[in-house]
Amino acid sequence: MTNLEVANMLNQIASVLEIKGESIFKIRAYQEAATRIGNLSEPIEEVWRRGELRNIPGIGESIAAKIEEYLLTGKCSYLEEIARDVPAGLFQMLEVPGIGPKLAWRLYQEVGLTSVEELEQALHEHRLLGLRGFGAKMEKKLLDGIRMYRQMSGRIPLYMALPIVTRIIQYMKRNASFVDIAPAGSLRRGRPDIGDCDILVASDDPIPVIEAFVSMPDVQQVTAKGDTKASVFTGGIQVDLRVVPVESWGAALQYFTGSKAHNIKLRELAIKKGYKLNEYGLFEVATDKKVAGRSEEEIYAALGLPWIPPMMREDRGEIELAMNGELPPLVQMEDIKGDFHTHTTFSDGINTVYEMAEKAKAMGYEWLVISDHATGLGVVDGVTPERLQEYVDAIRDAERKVGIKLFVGLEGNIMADGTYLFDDPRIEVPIASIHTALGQEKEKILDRYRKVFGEVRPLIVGHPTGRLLGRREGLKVTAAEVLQLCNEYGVIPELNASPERLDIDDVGVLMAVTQYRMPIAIGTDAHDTAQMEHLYLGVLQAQRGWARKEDVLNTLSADELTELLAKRRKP
DNA sequence: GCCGTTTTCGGCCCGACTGTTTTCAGTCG
Repeated sequence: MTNLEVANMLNQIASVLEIKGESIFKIRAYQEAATRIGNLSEPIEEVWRRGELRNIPGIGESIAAKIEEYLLTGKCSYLEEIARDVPAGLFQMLEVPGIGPKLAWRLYQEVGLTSVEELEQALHEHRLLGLRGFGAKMEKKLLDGIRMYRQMSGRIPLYMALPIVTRIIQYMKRNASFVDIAPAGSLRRGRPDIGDCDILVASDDPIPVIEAFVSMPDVQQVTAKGDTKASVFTGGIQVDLRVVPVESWGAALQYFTGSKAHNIKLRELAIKKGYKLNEYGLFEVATDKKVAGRSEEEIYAALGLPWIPPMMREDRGEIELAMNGELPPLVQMEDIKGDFHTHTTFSDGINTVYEMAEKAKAMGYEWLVISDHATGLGVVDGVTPERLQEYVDAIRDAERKVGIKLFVGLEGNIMADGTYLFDDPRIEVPIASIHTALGQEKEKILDRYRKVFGEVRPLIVGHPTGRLLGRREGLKVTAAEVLQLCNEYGVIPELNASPERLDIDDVGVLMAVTQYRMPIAIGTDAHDTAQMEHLYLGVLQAQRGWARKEDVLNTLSADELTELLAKRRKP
């Protein structure tokens, strides 16, 4: 049972309780527990086996018992009982913007609606008009909401959201006047997937700014428009814009960056210290006097904390760490000296070894690992043992010509039966990856990893969980399970920085560096020179997992990496 | 349901926007 499954179970309880109008605090308790478990840096089963469930903040007697039952039996009788009289379609209705738990429950109780489709039909037939608090505007709002619900279909990847927001910011700079503008929200925190985009503007004259925003071309729908904030639907995504007074810029940036859980913790801390924190500043409760607000640093400092990097603001214990003065100095893009995973024309890459080396040099790297696919992958014409010397020679040749250290890597295939294609003493950086038989059962997959880790001792395991963001769930293994094997056999997990993978994820990184104290290797898996620039996505995820410079092997100099590889090859 | 450098009971983050039930509840982030 994975942490995510347990967290989902608790979130489901929260949703049912919400629909039934239970106490908001009870609901929040379940949500809080779910968040904590989703962010846990070790498998929840381990914690449970040690009898330490109750040590997790937010988990008390009742929730601990439900987790234990779920781990033992795979179900939760409490959830089954309370969900019995709630049609499954109501949870879908909650996804429609404008429909919350109260309305969903009323629509079911008073009209008998049990799905988004039934709701749509009822709206078209104007059957809801007589209901208390239900006018023509509400009808339109919900029909719009259903259209958006169909278009949204989940979250979009960070690298796709970035250009949308950049374009909007450029448009705003040309068409409105203000003091400052910046992205906030999950975008600023570097989340790999974005639900909606938050943009913050500093101005003491908000109305024209809001007007410019809602009248942008490409706006499909204005979902909210007030004096200081507005929301629009554009490019298949919701974009929220908030205008704040210049003197509140820091407080607003902090508030609008989130995460929600981080902000709640921060406001609780403020209350304990006799303050009130909102998007306008930090205020002394007794006098209502503003004590901070111009910059984020000012606010954190007034609360007795160092500034916390946005990538860490997920309520994974970073506030406690900051209170103790133990915030880790996060790895930075400037620390990166090379890329562990690149492909060339020797397999399915677009550019030659020489061109990739030139790109690495242009990016200011000291070294680059060329790691083409080995043979054994049906769809790709990989490097064969017969061609290996030609491959090595080409790499050495480019190394001389470009004047940058190149390492000979090879991305070998872990076949369906756990054989490995292929290793050779000339390969300095063997990367073992699963590309085929992805649908195997968990134990089978783990056996394949175990066999190759034990027999071949690859340096790195490539894209360990096989996930493709928004497209494919991945292998039936969790990062936690692969990391456990990595720890056992001394294999380094890759943080694959390809925008569609980001595998291992941020929680996996957190687990690797805080629990196992093992380093990670960032590889872009670039199939052309442009994709090598995705390395920053890997650094963002590493930062989200609290990785320091010394946790990331990409920060080694060419000499240090050479030394590490030499040690490794000794018997 | 959880939790306690004020509390084992009584709190639990904060504000904007919307529609409509003219004083506020529901939704959202």
